[in-house]
Amino acid sequence: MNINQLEYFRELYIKGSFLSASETLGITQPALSLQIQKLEDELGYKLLDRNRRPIRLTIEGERFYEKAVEILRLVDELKEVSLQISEEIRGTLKVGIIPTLAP
Amino acid sequence: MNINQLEYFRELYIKGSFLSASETLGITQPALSLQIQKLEDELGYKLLDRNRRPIRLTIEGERFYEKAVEILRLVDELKEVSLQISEEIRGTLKVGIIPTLAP
DNA sequence: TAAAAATACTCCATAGGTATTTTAT
DNA sequence: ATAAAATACCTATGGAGTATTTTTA
Repeated sequence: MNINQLEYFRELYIKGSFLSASETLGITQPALSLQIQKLEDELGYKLLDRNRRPIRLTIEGERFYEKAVEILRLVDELKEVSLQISEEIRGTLKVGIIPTLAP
Repeated sequence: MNINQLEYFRELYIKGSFLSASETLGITQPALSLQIQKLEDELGYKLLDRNRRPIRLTIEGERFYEKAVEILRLVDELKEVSLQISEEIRGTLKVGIIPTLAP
């Protein structure tokens, strides 16, 4: 299981179709299909009912989705914090350099 | 950034040394060193101060660690839930099969 | 100088792409 | 019949290993 797979699954949930989800994710439909399959294999159960179209989440898929979304929210937070930190560092670096240039 | 890297970083935090962390993680010291470097590269700042031994987290590293641990807690929860689900499914499968065997 | 971490390289696993087949409306 | 998902195959990136070279207490 990895963060990408969780993001893929979230997008698939939102769009309700492999094709349209793959487009917004910037990958191909087969790539998305494979990643979801690998995730299901690892979990040991199906996230989606593929016998109906449009695709529907299984009950297990719904339970999985709730948790996945929580994780992705935190991951997004972490990335946001990291961006702020790296900007702070750039800022202090600049401040630190200017005085040494004065003389 | 991926879940493995977060787990690696958490273990490194706990152990305070690349070598001992790599041992409990079941990977080699260079592999751990590389993954932490890649993580730092992606983040754009250093998680560790390597000029002192034993290794010390930077202030930024401390901030990152707090968030990382939260994420890993949720990921562990998700894995736990998934294990329960797959066991439930095995259970209901067994129950579903037994009656068909009766005749 | 003796430990721990970084670097250099090699190899293999896997994520993703294209082409094609299968399936559900 | 047609649109969407699955499968097959190929390629390239990256994660991990071994061997070796810096480091810093």
